[in-house]
Amino acid sequence: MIGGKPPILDIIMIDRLTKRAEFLQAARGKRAAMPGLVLQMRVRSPVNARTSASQGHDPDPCRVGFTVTKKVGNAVVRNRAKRRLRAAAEAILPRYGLPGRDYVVIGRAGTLTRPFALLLGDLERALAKVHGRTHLSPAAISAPGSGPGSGPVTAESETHPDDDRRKS
RNA sequence: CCAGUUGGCUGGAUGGCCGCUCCGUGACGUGGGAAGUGUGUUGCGUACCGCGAUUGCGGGGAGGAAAGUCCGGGCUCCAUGGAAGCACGGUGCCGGAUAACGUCCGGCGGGGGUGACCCCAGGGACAGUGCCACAGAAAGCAAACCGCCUUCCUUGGAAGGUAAGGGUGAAAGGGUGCGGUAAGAGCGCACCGCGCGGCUGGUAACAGGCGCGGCACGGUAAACCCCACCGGGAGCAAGACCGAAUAGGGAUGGCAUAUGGCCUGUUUCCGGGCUGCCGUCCGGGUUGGUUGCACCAGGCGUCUGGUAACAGGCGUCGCAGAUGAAUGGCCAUCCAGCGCGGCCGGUUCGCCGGUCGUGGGGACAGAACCCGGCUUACAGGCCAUCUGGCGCG
RNA sequence: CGGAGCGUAGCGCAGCCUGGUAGCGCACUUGUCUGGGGGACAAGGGGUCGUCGGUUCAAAUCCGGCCGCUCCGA
Repeated sequence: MIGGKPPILDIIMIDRLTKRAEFLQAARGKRAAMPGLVLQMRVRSPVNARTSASQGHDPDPCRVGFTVTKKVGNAVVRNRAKRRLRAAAEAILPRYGLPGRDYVVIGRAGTLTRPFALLLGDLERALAKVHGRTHLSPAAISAPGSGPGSGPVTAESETHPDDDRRKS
């Protein structure tokens, strides 16, 4: 069905959440709280996925949004917290995110003061928690599932999860 | 050298890895497509014009307050015959600057400071009304509680005079001195204050003499108010355009017509409620998208006019455009500055400077249509200016 | 973005317009009534009036500037 793709689909397409309704729907899903952040996740239904990707290249992307409330601080503090969370998500989600999911990362007071390495660890463990099982490779999770875009993922990538991601 | 005053500038630097957005330009893909070309026809397709979760290169990318939203404008829509008035709101010494302002500049007056300098909503209280608690005898066309003085009379009181003294109060109806008096008093005089008139200087606010008055005219207008001037309302979420699904409106064509159709009380009986169906077109319109949207009261340099705010001439530059909201994330080194400890030097014994080690580490803060201001926040650093004090020559 | 309002005792509110004394209810403390509790009654304590300036003789009140909160419209 999606034959014209690049041969190795190792990177998951990542979209951004932009609508308030999408954030509200994600808030009803699973959540995991860590010292540096709070993660919410919602599994989109296939009907929504098909309509949202009408023009699209990837019919079922992984999407992420960021929220920092006014309680954390003023505008400078909130924006910096969002940038750190965005940088962390760009580092983690291509490896551990799942297609067809909406993630919302919520900043809290510790987001700014926490060392970046620990923040990455927080996001990793939060993803494992909302995925509901001990951490597996993304190929091993998405292959038996109904993920249409990641079907022909090579099975040998699970043994070396941190090899070169961008083999272009 | 120390302590201050005023004005202005600045708001960490360099490098590495990984990113975001906009503009330009090429490649690639894709759509249209002059010319050209093929053909019986559909076509192929250069220049060119679009589009892009693709990609290369080049360039731009937060602030002095971007903040608070307290004023003033531009711009947009709505309302509106003109003018004046009323109501409401705002402003309030004088002159100037400005598109305008509650802003700025220069003066004046008052207050503070040894001084440089700073602060002031700073019109009108004989247009009117109101208020001035408590205390106090008395608080608003003044007034006699104590006291002082005179007279009368039985040691104590009565009548009268008196605002110098006591006491109350935020404020007691000019102040100080001399004279004067029974004691006193603007009762008289000098100076100061106040009021009125006129003169001189100044565009004016106002200032300085002069003459007269003989003290009456307290405060409060950020109390009502009076006077002068200004103000139509809303705001880029303004406004314009495109516009899917669903629901509803209008026009029109066809079909169906009631013993019908749909919903409902679980079904029947028996009841209740609602009602034409399909197609086409039109207009409104929510999520959303495009636009408005970045070249203008513009920055910098210089000259001229002006005390200045500012204005004019010439030259030069192009300077953010995001929209769950970009302008960054991580790391290393360095430089200012800070704390602690050691050493050296100076000292007005408060401290200051230099150097070494170590710790920790960048202030306030993020454009949202755009400008001019105000206000508020801010680690520090730099430059200039003037004042006061001390020391030396 | 625009508009409106609020901040007073531990809590909920008056007082502000018209400036001089900060009050009400619940709660708290003490006492009495009761064998005790509850309850009633009586007495009492407790407030930088959000904050910083200004006007005034005098400010919770009037006028500005900040801080915090709530509501409304699109």
